Amino acid sequence: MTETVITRFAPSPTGYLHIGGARTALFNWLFAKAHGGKMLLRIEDTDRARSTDAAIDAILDGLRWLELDWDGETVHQYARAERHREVADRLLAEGKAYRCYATPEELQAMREKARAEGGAPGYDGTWRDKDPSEAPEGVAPAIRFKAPREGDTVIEDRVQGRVSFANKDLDDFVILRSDGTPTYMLSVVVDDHDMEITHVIRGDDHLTNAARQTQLFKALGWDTPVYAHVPLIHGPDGAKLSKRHGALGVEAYREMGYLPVALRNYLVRLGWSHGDAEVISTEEMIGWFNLEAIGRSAARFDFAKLENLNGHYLRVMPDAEIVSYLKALVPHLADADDILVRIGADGWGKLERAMPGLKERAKTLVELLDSGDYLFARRPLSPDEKAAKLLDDGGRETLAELLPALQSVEPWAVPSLEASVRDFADRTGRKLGRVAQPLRAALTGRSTSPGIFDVLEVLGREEALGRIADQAGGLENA
RNA sequence: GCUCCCUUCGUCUAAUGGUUAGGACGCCAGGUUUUCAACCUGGAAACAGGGGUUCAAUUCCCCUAGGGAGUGCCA
Repeated sequence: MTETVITRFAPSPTGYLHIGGARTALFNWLFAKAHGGKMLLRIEDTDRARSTDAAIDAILDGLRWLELDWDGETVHQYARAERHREVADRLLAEGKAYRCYATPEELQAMREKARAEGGAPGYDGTWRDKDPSEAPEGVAPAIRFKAPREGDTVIEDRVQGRVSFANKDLDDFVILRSDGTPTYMLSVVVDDHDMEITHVIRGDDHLTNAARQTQLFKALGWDTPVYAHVPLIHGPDGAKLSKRHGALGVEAYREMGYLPVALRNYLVRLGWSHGDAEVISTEEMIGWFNLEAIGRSAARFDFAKLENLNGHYLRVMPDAEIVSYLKALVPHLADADDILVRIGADGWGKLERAMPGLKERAKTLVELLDSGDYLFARRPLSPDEKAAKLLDDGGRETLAELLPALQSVEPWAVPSLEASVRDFADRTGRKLGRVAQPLRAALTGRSTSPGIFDVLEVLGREEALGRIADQAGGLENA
């Protein structure tokens, strides 16, 4: 029997797609791909008050940016409320659920009492066995699931192992609110069943829920999916990193200039490993991914490692592809308009030509944009502090001497440019660095840049000679 | 409070009942070098603590400490 694997990513649209959610999506995606199955997407919007369309857009946008595609139509859980109510009614009819008329105040008091006494669950089951005739007038009841009180509920989790909960510690949870809307607990079970989900891979903050959901599955006579609860991701300081604690959304990582492929690689190694493999291509990930190799302890987010990986992927990525990522990124930056104006119509081409030298040095796309900025500078350049010092410390004189030699270089290409500059340094008894640095300052306005001969070539004869002349000032005739 | 989960270098992790406990990022030193990166070489750096079990525990069991999650008519 070959069972098709169907996973799902089921975010609640109360905020952006945070990094933990992104990893959960990645794991679900990888697992589905690894087994030739499908990953479905379900928006868990049963909380009408907190769900927003903006959040849904942000989540879909984040997934697309991460290049994680899903199968079929996106399921909006709230649209299935009627079906959920139907199941609740069935439970009610079968005596597996009951109407609860407790007021919020009473519930609050129960919780306090339970906590004070220790051990007992939240809801005390007051209405579990009361006769319907005792129902107060004009009060709309909530429907609670009649949870088993004896025995244990066991979850055979593929990551956490066998986890057992005593049923006496799990209370009768609400499945239908007093306004008739289904709660998450009911909806997930019904939807996972109806969508034929075979594997539920999610954060381990859902581990206790898995016990409650298992009880529901049993009551309904349905098979439970395979569960895999992955540990959460913490911030660099060990603090929590979740929707409730101000974590960054994936769009923040995009804006910081990270590549989707790098983020995926970083994320997959957070909690999962394949021997000593660190740089893992998407194909390899799909081939190697398994639930067994997911660790059980929480991981901290480390920007330094992400940066390193990002730098790696930048270095091996074809220049044109990097440029297309840059084009896609710029609109998302705060100063998008300024940047676009500065780059201009012919700027992207210049960037691509300069890319071999630029990408070697950059860790992020944002850095790339900054280090390539010299390409778009207008003459005369205003050198930064370090560059100005290079020019002031004899740099201008050197450039004035060098200028004539460069003017006669033919063709204007790296080999002949390099030969000319090296020859000049030899002739005048200067170390190459003493010539290259002032040249760098004049051409880029900075003390660091790609290889100086590349810079000369990419800038073109006219622009390069102009920039040098600008700094040499009137000295060439002195 | 109660329930459940976790604990190997600073960080992510590998491995094993007997190893010099491995790799990666970061860090330090050196090399290369036109700057900065990249790259190469070397280095410092970990089995939370205490009890057991065993000829032998980082590895198996228990306890403690620390961390996390849940404990809603949120998801």
